[in-house]
Amino acid sequence: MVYELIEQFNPAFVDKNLKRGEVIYHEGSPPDALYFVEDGLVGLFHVTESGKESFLRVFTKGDILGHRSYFAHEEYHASAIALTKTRLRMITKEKVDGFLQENPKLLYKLLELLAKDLGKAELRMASLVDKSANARIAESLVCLKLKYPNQTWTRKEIAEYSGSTLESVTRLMSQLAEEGLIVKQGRDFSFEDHNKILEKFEL
Amino acid sequence: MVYELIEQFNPAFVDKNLKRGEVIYHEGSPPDALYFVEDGLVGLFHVTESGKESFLRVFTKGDILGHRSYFAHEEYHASAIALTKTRLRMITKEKVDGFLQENPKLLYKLLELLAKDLGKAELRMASLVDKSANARIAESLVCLKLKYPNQTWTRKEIAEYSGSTLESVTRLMSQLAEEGLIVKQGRDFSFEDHNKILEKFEL
DNA sequence: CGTTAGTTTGAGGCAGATCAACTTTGGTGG
DNA sequence: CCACCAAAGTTGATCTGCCTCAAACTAACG
Repeated sequence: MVYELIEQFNPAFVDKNLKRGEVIYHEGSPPDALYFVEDGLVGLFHVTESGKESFLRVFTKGDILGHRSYFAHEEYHASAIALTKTRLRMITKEKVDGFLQENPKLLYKLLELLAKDLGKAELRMASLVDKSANARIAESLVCLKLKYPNQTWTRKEIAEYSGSTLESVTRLMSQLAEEGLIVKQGRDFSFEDHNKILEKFEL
Repeated sequence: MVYELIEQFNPAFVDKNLKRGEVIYHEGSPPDALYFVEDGLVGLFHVTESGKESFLRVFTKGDILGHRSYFAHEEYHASAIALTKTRLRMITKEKVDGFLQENPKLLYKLLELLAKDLGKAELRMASLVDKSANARIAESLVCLKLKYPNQTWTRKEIAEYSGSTLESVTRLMSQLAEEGLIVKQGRDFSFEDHNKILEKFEL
């Protein structure tokens, strides 16, 4: 985990406590700091000109955020928003520079992170063209729930993650519930065998 | 340019000459080396299970390729294929490790590269959901031709770059030609004012 | 409990993918 | 240099996935 590599240095962290919906940084603003998730869940969202939101990435305990813009020397291309009550540690840009120099191991870890995320993003891009909306929704349902079982994802979040719409998510979930592949529990849902769901769409 | 940073080290490069269509590395195989484009053009293509191709990235003179898989410790997620007669230099994995250690400047450059490409990929992903096929095609037409004016892009390549189909590309190009926004010249095309094309789709 | 954010279901429409048949281009080898 | 032909491009017709709009319902939190 990246965080462990940084923690050793015990740099001047600033703690931040956020509740669901609070913004960590805004799309379009210049990167000021790096953030580490101590606890909770953070989502990265891009809003297009026409107002459509894309749910790009999820960050959880131990993850770093803000690093992409930092290393690209670009403004944030998306907003980071707390998905639950979240505890963060922040370290300012200036202070980062110093100890990055002396920690090549960390640089390699960050390279690995960005390289993996680039791979994921490009494969997701390909699947947007290739797979049906329902297949992508099913995949997102399984992926989000398996990785973050405690989170009650909204239909909107699932839609934005899968590149579809809220209504299509609802429709598919109703169908899957009818077929017994998922169980709806209030706004939340669960499943026993995620493979059955994936098989249905040849995933 | 990354290449300049590596060249100083004058490591044991192996030269490779390729003609259009030749494969540099295959999707799915483990990364064996890093490559540098001395001259020519290289495309990175991913093929989905169902057989659909995505045109992910273009590499030109001075660019590095193979680095994503190398740093992610993953198999290649796409195939690199020469788009023109191309001259490459290759350096094996083992030899890379050594001089990366002694060149932190290079690490930063590679971080910047991957960070920028990740940003691009995620914005492209968002635009696949948001924009119409014609808007994406128009954008690709302009982008590919402005950056690589000497290349005669096939309709198929433009389609795979924009996440559309060969037929839709043809149709849009015919329409744009009729409106005088582009000029078709054999299989190639050109334009005087790319802004007019983009404006047409509110880009 | 009231209010708001989130969810469900239906009906309708169209962008653009797919399939098919035909034409053109430009490289190459005789 | 020209004829040939495979690869690339064009155009039309069809069909459907899923987005959009609308309206009514329900969970969950203060």
